[in-house]
Amino acid sequence: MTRIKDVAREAGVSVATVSRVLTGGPVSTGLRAKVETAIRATGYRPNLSARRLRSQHSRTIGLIVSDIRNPFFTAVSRAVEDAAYDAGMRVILCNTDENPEKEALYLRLMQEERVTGLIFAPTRKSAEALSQSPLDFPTVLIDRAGPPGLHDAVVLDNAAAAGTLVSHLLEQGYRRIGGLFGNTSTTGVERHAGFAAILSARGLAAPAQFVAPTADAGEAELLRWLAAPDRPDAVIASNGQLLLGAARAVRRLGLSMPHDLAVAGFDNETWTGLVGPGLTVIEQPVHEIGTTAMQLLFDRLSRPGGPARKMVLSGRPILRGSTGPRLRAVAN
Amino acid sequence: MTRIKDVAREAGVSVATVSRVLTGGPVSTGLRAKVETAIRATGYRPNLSARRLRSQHSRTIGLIVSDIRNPFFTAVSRAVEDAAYDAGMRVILCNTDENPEKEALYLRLMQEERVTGLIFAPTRKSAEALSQSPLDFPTVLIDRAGPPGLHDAVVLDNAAAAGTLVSHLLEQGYRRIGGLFGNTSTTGVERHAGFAAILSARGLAAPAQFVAPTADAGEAELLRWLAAPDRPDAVIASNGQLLLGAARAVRRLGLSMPHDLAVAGFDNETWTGLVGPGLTVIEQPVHEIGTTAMQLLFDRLSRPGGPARKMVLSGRPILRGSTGPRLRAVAN
DNA sequence: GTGAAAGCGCTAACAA
DNA sequence: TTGTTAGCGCTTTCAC
Repeated sequence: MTRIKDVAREAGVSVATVSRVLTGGPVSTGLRAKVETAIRATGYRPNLSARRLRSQHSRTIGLIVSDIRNPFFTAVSRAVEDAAYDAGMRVILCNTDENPEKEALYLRLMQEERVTGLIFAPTRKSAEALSQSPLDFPTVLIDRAGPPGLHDAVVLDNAAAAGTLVSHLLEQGYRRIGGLFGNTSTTGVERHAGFAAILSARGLAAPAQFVAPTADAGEAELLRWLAAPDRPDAVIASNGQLLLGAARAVRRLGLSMPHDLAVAGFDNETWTGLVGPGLTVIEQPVHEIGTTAMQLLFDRLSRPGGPARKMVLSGRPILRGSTGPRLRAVAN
Repeated sequence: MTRIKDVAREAGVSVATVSRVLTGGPVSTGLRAKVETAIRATGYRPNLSARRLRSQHSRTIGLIVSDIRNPFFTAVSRAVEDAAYDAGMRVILCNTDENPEKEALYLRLMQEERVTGLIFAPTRKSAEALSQSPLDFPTVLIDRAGPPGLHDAVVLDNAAAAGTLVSHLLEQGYRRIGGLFGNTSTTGVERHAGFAAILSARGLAAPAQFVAPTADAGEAELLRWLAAPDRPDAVIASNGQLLLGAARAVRRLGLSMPHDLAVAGFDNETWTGLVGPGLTVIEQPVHEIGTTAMQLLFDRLSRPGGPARKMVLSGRPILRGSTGPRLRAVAN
């Protein structure tokens, strides 16, 4: 592999001059041309490890999410990566599967990579741990809240969004509204709060189940619930995976939406418009979440001392047939 | 940031001994304990850039795909990342958006990172270019074929899979079977070949459209086609995006599957079982594609000289209602 | 504007 | 088994 020294010899200049050409330093036009010719002739490519070691900055962003296969994180990560590459930075992506041990492992990796900054969707457990041992690089939390005031963050207005769905269901005539919430992140807690607040303000019960945020868990829980005496006539699923599980349960039982069960949820995934009469969802601004997180990170890098900033973005309700008006029961 | 030198001083040993503890070299139990204590006391984390520079291997895998938001690549990349982290390697992910310029850019990045190996899903254009300028690290192509015999590869048996779908449709009574194929990768070409082969063997026409591999393009093309005089009574979509577009077109026109149009496609995405009567698809072994690619890469690293190997994996047909038997038309 | 030389933090060769 | 030391490839003083 050709090194900077080879290019220097080829061009008849010092390695310092080659380095200056590479990094955009002050070089006379004549020498610059010579060096560029030599670079092409030798097929030289700078060694980024050496460059990082010497220059003492990695130009690397860490991105830790629970599972890239979750379309929410897929979209966010794509936005983060685009913004990073545009800024000449690279991204290290890690999947924790909501497993605190993996989180700890990958946080250690971030230190070893000497990342410039980190974008992190912590579980509830590690969100607490974040206040114990501060990280030695700027960190922006996404999707999930951390200890208040400690880190920059980009989150959805979860309570408001959940409240919007509940209000809509109430307007449509539903009164026995159940909620399925994820039990691993603060997101579920916040969405539950908004859900319960609206219902209790109306003097209605707010039956809720906290389950693992997977389609299987959501499907199983809803199947159980629909067979129980306290069966709801409408259900809210607090994320895309649970919503998928709910849709599967509805299909398995051969129910029709919204007559047998109204369904609403979070995350406007590609398929939500195609299932049954279309699923009512809260669309999250996934791209903005990613770009905003990068923006907060860059801001923090340029002004290290400022106060922690929390960006709260609004979800957009997309009303579809799954929450159509409730029909008065024909018999009884 | 604490360096290896600080740990050595703290432990009262040389930096070499600390390095040996870190890399699992031969160290007496007593000193090892001392060093480990010192590491904990100082909170030392090795600098990976320095380690890579010195040891001359990056322990890094490059992964270049068209778009991580495509669920096929999402799943493959998750498998690749898991396998890589298990092997103590890290992954650099790049999205080309099927744009040859980005491909060239990221291939350059791979050189600069001195990646240990590359897993690459090339466009048709760059697949050709691969034979011109060989890369200086082992490369495994996935999903799409490259120049024969040059690189290891993991691909689907595309022609057979497409043939399976066509045969199934024929058995179900359909005779005017159209195909929607992506126009940027060799995958579309191969699937078309399997599609056309079966139909022409039966003496039937094999009307095909090659379009951009996006849901929008698929939807637009199918809407146009269904309004045309040569309207098909069954359609095959050659990837998940085109299938999504087809499902949208069907919904927009208010058609019922399979009566108005039978639909089959590739990629068993989460939603395909939930739309209409369920969509018949070829499920790709996404996880195996990722792990197999990593395996080929590791094999290649340990035996650099061997012949190029191409792993051809089979898709699994999942038959659902969208390709139910064709009913004789009531009128006419 | 240019070159010589130091040194980023680490591993590996060699010596003891 | 342990320590000393060279040097990976680059950027960045510091002189000129």
